[in-house]
Amino acid sequence: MMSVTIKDIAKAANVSYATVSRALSGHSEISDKTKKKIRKLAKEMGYTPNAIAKGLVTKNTKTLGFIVPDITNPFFPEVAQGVEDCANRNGYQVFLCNTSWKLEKEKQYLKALYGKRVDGIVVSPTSNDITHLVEADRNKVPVVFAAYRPAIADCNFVATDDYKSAEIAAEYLLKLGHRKIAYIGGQQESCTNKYRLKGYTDVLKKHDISLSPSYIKHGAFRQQSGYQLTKELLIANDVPTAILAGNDIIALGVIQAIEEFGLDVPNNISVVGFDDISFASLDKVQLTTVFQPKYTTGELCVEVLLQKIKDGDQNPTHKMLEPELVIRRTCKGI
Amino acid sequence: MMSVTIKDIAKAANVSYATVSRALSGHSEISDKTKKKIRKLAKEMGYTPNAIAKGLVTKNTKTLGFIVPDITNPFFPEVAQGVEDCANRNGYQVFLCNTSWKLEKEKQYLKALYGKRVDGIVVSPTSNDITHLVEADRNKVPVVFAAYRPAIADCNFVATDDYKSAEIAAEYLLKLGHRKIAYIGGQQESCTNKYRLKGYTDVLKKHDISLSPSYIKHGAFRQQSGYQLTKELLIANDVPTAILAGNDIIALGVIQAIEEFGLDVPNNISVVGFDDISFASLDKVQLTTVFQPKYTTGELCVEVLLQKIKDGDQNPTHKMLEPELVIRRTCKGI
DNA sequence: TTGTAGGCGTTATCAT
DNA sequence: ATGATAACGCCTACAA
Repeated sequence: MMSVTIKDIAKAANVSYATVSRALSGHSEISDKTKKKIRKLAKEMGYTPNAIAKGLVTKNTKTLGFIVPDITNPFFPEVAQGVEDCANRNGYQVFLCNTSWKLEKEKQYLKALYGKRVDGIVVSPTSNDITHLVEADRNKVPVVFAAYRPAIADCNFVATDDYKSAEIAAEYLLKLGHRKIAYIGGQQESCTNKYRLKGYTDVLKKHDISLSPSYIKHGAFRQQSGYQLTKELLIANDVPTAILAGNDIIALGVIQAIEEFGLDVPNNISVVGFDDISFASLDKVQLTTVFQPKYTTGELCVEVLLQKIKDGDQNPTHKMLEPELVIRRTCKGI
Repeated sequence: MMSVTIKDIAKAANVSYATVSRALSGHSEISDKTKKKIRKLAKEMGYTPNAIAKGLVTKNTKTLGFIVPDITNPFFPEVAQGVEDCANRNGYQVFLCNTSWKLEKEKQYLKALYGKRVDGIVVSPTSNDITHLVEADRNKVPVVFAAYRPAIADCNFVATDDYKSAEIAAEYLLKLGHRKIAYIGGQQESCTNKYRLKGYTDVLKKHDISLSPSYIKHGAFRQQSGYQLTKELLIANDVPTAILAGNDIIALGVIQAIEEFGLDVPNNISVVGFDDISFASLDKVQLTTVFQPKYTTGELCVEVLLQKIKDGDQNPTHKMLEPELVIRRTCKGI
């Protein structure tokens, strides 16, 4: 499996390999005749340019990295789609890396991605510990956070306003007459979770509703976690009339638990999620949720990244997207 | 953003850069003292080895490519998870590429992946035109097909027996008393589809059931397609009592269409899918389907690939996995 | 144990 | 228009 190089072609064409390089790249001036001849030859010989050798000298690889915490949550594939499409449109490719919510893997991937000298990195961080990412952005390669709003200011990010999302959801539940609203979150430390939690608590406070600590539970952004925590919640004394789930897949677990418990959604308990993953709109599911522009998030991240790459601009770019309440059939007034 | 190289470290440590290389790689023998000193220095200076330079000389990049047709279908993320985990365990990383069912993109990615000199490629092909993939396998880089059984023999693949899967599903429906069974497939040309279709038709033939051509429809492996085709099917005169869907997401669309049409699943029409994606087991969905070992498929693909990479074995490896009927609540006897 | 030097496949800068 | 040749950052004989 010896691959053919520019030198092989040069030999076959009886020219210097510099000429071959020129013929193939098309940058420098070269006679049309030899250009055609060489290109034809290259094709015949099955030549594929060695991008890594090229990258070594040009210092750019035309590839981006996208680090996600959970490829299994439909939220991320949709963002990834946006990342990829936008990258492709601009002649870039993307390295999709999945951390399975493991910080260690995130660090490994970051290192590996930089080792491969990707031109930029989009990342939905796994935890709130983002020092390695910030450090990389400052010294090595442009980084933009996707669907995540870092606590520190001088980072690039494009995110949907999580605080506002939670406000909208909580206000909606309140308007429906609910007063006993529980919150089943994902990872407690996660930024997304913090903003959503705060949006929720602030709204309740504003309406003078006391927060029962037993109504706030944290686990992971996973269906299983939502299921488990809801079971615990229901077994305890005071059953809420509504549950705000940390995201849609948690919501799916929440609903599962409620129904297994013998209660009905929405007749006994209303449920609202976040994200609006495609399965939320299934006839069978019809989950009321707060939409997040996933595809757009991915696209914008890449746009920001390419901008940074192009002009080396170090000033942080922030893009806040608007959430949107999608009312379906998992909520009911009381 | 000038990155620090082995030479910078050499200068700082006042040694030759070969020494630094040795200290860092750990292969050659070197005094413990200088090794420690240099490693410490490297860390302090924020050195990240340039994998592309390294790859240029070592001829291997410790990275694999995984080309999928639709990252948005939960089937593929699950396979990807297996691919990734197995790759990681063995010190490899994976480049996940999404073609959105576009042959052109598949070709581009293949070229790009090879350009980056990945050590091997796992691919779930987008269409039945796999000549470019086969050619690559023969001349450039080991390729193994995932969840796909090529028509030609000398390719590597790991797949679930699609023919058998369809047999199982059709037999089940038959046992339930169904005689009017429609098939709503994905891309007609796709190999997967062909095997499933054949399994279905063979079983019906075996039981002397005549096949109405209007009962066989093809589109894409997408929810929307299943929805659309089912609408067409139901509008036509002779409504079937059961529908075999090309895969689970098609099945979801099928169910949606049936219910919108005012009919009930499973009381009026039974539905069975393929794959057993995670959402199929949702309480609200409870889709009867034929399970495919997705994660295992991914793992095995990588194992096969690594084997090929290690010993350069050119003999094709075939692995057939066993499907399994998962009975839930979308089928009913008549 | 350490240093020197050649080479990996390109691009780019000189000459010619 | 084309040919030498020096990088790019790293590895690895071969020497010392």
